[in-house]
Amino acid sequence: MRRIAAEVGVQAGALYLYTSDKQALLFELMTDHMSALLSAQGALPQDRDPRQRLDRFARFHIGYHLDRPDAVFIAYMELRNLCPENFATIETLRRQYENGLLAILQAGMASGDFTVRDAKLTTMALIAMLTGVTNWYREGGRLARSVVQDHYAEMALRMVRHP
Amino acid sequence: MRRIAAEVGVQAGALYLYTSDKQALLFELMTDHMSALLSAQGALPQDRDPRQRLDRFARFHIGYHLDRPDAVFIAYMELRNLCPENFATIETLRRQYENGLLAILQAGMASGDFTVRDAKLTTMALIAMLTGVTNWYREGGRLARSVVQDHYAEMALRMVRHP
DNA sequence: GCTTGAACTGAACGGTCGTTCAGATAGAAT
DNA sequence: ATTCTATCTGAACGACCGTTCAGTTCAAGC
Repeated sequence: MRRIAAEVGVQAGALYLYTSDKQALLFELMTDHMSALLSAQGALPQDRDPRQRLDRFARFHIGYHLDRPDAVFIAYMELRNLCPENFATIETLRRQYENGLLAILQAGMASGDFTVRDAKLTTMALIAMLTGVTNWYREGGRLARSVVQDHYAEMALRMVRHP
Repeated sequence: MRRIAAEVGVQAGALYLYTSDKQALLFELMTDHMSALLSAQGALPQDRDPRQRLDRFARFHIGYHLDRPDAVFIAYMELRNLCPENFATIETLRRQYENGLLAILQAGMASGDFTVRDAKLTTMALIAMLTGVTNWYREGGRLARSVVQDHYAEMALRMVRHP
């Protein structure tokens, strides 16, 4: 709290005019992040072609997370510091986001574009793979961001296509 | 430290007969984990067929990590609490492990079994995907461990095969 | 029986933490 | 000019942290 206050240019006590306690502040940060993520996901164009939807989602997920390294770091590293009720709430939001990807996979299975053994499992695998980019990507590194997005989108598509 | 001591059944001060300080204890935990992981990886059978090697690696990685949830948790969540030199050492061990997978992909590319745009990128994607299992898998859940291993191994293979 | 040495305790140290609160400050409203 | 209100300070609180250390315990070796 003292460090956050210093960053804002204020004494620690002043923060309590804006939050009831530290837990509430963390929860609000994570809620805001997840809500913004869901909102951005909802604003994605709804293509007809499931392959194009998956391609778009992969690029979106990587780009959105690379743009917000701090929020992503908090969202993953501070999960364990949420009290059980707050944790459950955040988990629900995460589930909602995952369901967006799940719907894409199910649409692809229905249309015959995708062949997936277990849609839920594939959802988890895809999200873990895509989110993993934030652990190693560095601006100005060997691969430009759009190249990374290209390759990951292709790997995502390979994962769901006929072998 | 007091909590660790209590778990062992000892006063906190007694721990300092076995470790110089908390940082050294954490570093030793992580070093032990990574060394054991590398050793187990080195003991994997060296199949001829790159596809079989990748299949085996995927199952191994999932199984090994699911067997050691505490070590995996520490290895990922406490990375930020290592001092720079210790962090660099652990990163080197991680790199070694990743290189084992990278070698499989390169062998597959050389033999024509795999078609991969960027082997290093695919390595990172595969490891993130496989490690992600530890975030949601629960013993006694919907899918048995071996089924999860089956599906992930198949997804891994799809990712590296011709489209 | 005495000595040695390793293992451990229990108390203390300086420090940081989240949080509270009486009082200062200052701009807006009357 | 006075009052009100929102904002913030600075000091304090109890609690917990990693770490140290003088002193206790006790089994092994002579």
